[in-house]
Amino acid sequence: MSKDQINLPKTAFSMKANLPTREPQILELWKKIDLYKELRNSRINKEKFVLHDGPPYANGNIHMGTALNKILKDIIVKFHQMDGKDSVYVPGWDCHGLPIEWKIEEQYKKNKKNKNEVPIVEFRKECRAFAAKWIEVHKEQFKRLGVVGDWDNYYSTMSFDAEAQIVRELGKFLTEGSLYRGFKPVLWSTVEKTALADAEVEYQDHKSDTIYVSFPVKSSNIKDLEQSSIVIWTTTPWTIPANKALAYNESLDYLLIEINDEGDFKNKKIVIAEALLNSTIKDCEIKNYKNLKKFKGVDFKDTICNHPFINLGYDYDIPMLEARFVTTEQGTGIVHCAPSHGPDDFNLCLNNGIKALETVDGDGKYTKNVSLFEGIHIFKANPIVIEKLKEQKKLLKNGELIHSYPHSWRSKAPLVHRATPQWFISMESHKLRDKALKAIDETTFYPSKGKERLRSMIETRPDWCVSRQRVWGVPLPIFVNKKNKEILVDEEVFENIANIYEKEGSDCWFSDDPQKFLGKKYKAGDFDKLSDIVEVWFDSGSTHTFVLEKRKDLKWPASMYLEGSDQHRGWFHSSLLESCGTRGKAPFESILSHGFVVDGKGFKMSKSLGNVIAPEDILKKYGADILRIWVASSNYAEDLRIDYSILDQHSESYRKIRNTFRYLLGNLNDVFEDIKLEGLNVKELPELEQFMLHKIYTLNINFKRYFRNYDFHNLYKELLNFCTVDLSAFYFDIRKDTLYCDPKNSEKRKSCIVLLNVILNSLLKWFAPILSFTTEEIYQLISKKNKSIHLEQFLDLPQKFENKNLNDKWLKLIEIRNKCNISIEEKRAKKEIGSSLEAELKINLNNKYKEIIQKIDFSELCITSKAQISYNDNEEILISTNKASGTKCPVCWKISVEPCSRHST
RNA sequence: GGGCCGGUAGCUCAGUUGGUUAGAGCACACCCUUGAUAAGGGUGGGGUCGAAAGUUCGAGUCUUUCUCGGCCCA
Repeated sequence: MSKDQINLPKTAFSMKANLPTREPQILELWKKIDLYKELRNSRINKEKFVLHDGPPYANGNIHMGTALNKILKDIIVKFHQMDGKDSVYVPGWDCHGLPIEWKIEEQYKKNKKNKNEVPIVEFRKECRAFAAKWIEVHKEQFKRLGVVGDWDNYYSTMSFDAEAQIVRELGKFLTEGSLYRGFKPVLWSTVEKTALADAEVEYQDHKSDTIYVSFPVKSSNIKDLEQSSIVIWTTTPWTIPANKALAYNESLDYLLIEINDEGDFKNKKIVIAEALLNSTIKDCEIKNYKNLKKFKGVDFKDTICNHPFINLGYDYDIPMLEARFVTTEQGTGIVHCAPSHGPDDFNLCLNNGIKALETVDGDGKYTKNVSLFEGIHIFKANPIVIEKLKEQKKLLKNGELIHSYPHSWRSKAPLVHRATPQWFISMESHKLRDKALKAIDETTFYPSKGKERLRSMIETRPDWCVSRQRVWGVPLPIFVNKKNKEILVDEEVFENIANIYEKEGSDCWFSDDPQKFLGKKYKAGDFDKLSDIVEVWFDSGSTHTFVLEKRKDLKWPASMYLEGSDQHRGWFHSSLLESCGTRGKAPFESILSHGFVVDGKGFKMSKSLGNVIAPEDILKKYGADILRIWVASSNYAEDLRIDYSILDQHSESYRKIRNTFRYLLGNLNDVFEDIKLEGLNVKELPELEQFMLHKIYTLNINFKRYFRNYDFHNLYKELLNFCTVDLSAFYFDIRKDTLYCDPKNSEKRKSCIVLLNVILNSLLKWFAPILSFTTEEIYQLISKKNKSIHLEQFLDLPQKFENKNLNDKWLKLIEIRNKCNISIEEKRAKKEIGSSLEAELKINLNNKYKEIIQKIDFSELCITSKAQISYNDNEEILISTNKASGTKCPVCWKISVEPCSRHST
């Protein structure tokens, strides 16, 4: 028997995907046809969907988190585009900030160059070049993932127009009066010589010196306290010279005890909290002591102490102040306060009229405000302080403690709190908090739990500190009057500065004559020009102004912001505040947040665990479409697990999908006909085809519902199940006989071909946003209608495809079919038959099935050679299988006693 | 340490307002096919729903505690 007589599938679409080499070729195609431009041209004057890109930091290769983020964005952008909207995507980068500064400094260190000797402008140029370099690297890496966007016209926070607009935005806050100067200790790195943003701090174990120090009481309302000492415990001995106060908790009980041990404290009286007596006498190795008196913390009121270094010139009063932050977790129940070196200390002292001084300079050395210690580095000061305390007989005990302590995320160096002047945006003065909370209410969150997360942060956050003492950023456009110390607020000046930046960038702030920025209205000599820069969250928080508002192809507010869930504290947060402060509304209509990429066991990826997977490795081994399947099939509302076994499985699913397409293409011989769905006469088709149309119709409804809710993992699952369950194992399997063995002009075969066309068309479009490369590969093979699958629109399926009654009927038929399969399998297990075509079925059904079984050929449904139906009154479904008798038709392989009705020659 | 979120078959996910024996696909095992063939079909095994206690006639679903993980904050 020659195979020429049957219609076997034939297609140029290979079974092997070979994505790692094929995908770059498709990228070339997209470049050649200028896909992004075509996409825009195809949707002129259509409703816009704007997913505003949260800018990644232009530094280092992309990682799984970035890949996930970009692919998810791309999937959503493509969905809306295929839904008929003008779905615009403009990628951007965040460029200013410490990590890049640090990279340049690292290079300096290698070349034995000193940052302080390099002019700021030159240093900033290097930072700028560094960021520009990484933007180009990122761009190629993102494109490789299949992400389509306006790569040629990306935005960056360091572009001149961005820097100019950031100044204008700050000007708005200054003009309004909500931007004010405060003074506070900030976490400072003496290695990088800069303050660190919260996000740049990491907590690690650190070994600190601990000391128990006595502060002699100078005067008190409790008479017994005179001649005694207050004992404190601290892990930062170097802050003792900056001590200005002691803090107690008025609700605690305190004890006055007398020490009777030999040594510096023999017969001395000290005060500690009762709850901490045991731990303190143990730590300080106090063997013999007497309890003299117990009193309430509230009685400390108006007590004044002396500094332990009173005899060394530290002859100022140390007041005791009440503070709720004093607890009995550790120490002595009395806390030493250095307002220049701790936020709690600072706030407490501020409320009691004690100012913070600059006690430590940027390098970490004591300033002239600290006598005895000037010029000494604080990290070398502990032994000296301890020595002086011993010498002054004020040290009960010193030791060491390993505890969690803030470190710089870059240099891993321990950080200190250091008081510096800072600039703040008030949350209250102009009702910024209220505006932001209202804006959150008006925003849709995917998943919905994001709303509560953002709200709780906004509800409790302090004023926004927008100044940083660094170099690589937009300079704060602030002049301070030398005489009255007032801030210059003049919109003309801000606009002048912005215009200058627009032309030449913000570098000139550090090099050019201040008069240039002030214009003719003011004399440069009357003002001090600030050298602080704007914190980077203000930069990225302003992207909506210089991207969404400024570009004609975009709209304000954005349809969506989409980032990792950490950005509730980051970009979502800063964008919301910036926008509410200047425009009274959120810059987004919706927020989609996704979880973090973790390994197969749910642990975060880290070098030390060795569980890091780089996108690059996945692209090389599997290809971008597999990675895109991983994104689509994972539930982004939670953390997303990935490892090679997970990717292997998605890879298997991909092959199933690919082979589904291959079956379609093979049986269509790569000739696709765009069936006019409205014109299709459904009732003329065989019932099986009608049933499949109904399935396609309902799947399309579900598809749209899932997509509108951004519920991709359920969407993907449904598509995959359609391919495996409904097509491969059912429709395709049944129709192989017709497709292969019926003449090409048979009505049944022609109907099936119509269906294959409709299915191919539907599947291509459903999958296009996810399998961007593979669907394009197929589209290029079969269609000349558009230059790319991505220029197509989702199909609008006519409601006449819907047929619930037929669906109910066929669900019953499938139930019978399943029972037939079990029966066939029994015979197969006994080795009586092999192929299902070797079987003939005897199907005995309850009479009630009579109606639906008419016209149904179960030998066709079950792919057997024969199926006899009989009916009874009692049983539901009874099946028996026998080996078919007769001879096998050489064409259709059906076994029959009579000659084959179709292929008898 | 605090706040928030999460833990359902080996994997990715469904499980409506608490209500029969907890589902799907993949993977796995066995069988068939060799006319989707480095494909395709069939059948089957597999879960004390993170753990414990409680509320209830009844808990994967509600409460508490614990545990593991993630994010944010200290």
